[in-house]
Amino acid sequence: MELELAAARLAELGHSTRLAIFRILVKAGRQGLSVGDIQQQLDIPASTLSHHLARMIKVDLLQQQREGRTLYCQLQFDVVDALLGYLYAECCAADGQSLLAINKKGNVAAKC
Amino acid sequence: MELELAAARLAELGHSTRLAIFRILVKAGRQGLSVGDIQQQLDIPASTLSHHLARMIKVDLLQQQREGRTLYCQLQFDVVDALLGYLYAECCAADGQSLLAINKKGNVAAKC
DNA sequence: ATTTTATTTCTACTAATATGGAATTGTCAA
DNA sequence: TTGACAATTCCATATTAGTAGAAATAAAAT
Repeated sequence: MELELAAARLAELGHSTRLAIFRILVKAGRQGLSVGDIQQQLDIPASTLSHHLARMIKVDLLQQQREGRTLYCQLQFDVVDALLGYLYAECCAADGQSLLAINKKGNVAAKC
Repeated sequence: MELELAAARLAELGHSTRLAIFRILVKAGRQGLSVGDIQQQLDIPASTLSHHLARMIKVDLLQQQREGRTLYCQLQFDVVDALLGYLYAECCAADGQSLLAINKKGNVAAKC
């Protein structure tokens, strides 16, 4: 992933409402969640939510799939994966070795 | 790290100039780089760069240290670490197992 | 056909961000 | 103590983002 695209995607995650959406959709897994369910969990106006979803869709962080009159939102896990991979690749470049503790045994990443 | 803070930090990384700064400072490692050196690499006006640095400092992504008339910028690796850790923790929560390939052997994270 | 439900698009408004020239501050050297 | 250098702060301006009510669209149920 090139820098511009990574920045655009990070910017979308860089808003508390959208990061909350991200969080909810990670928990929901591959089948995703309906817009209505997300709205209920966040308790925000439908138009506001719709606006945020549209932004995330525009950078391919998530996709929607209609089933009857319900729209299901699913995270694009491969895109999220690529984004985190990009960040890691950058972080690992320090002096040829990682300056991050996250990859050492015993921490979060190791448990995934 | 709580959601609000994580979002604020992601938002700062979510700008191409600042992500470029981040990248340069990762490569520079712990000793960091002077503002002037960063400016030279990015080729942008000093005031614009200063503005972006100030924003990143505000959310503790980086710090500055004066040495004579030169200001050195250093990434706060522990903060970056915590931020990526937060994202990972969220991502790992899907159905109790990771939906990310990034932690499987053979990819970027594994090489760090 | 009409109503209900789910969600988006339209619209308007306000606030925040990004940019960069000019003036300023801090530090050293002559 | 004046001059040069490093970088910031001040300022104006242009653009983009965020919010949410109202109207519109889509699909199902009656």
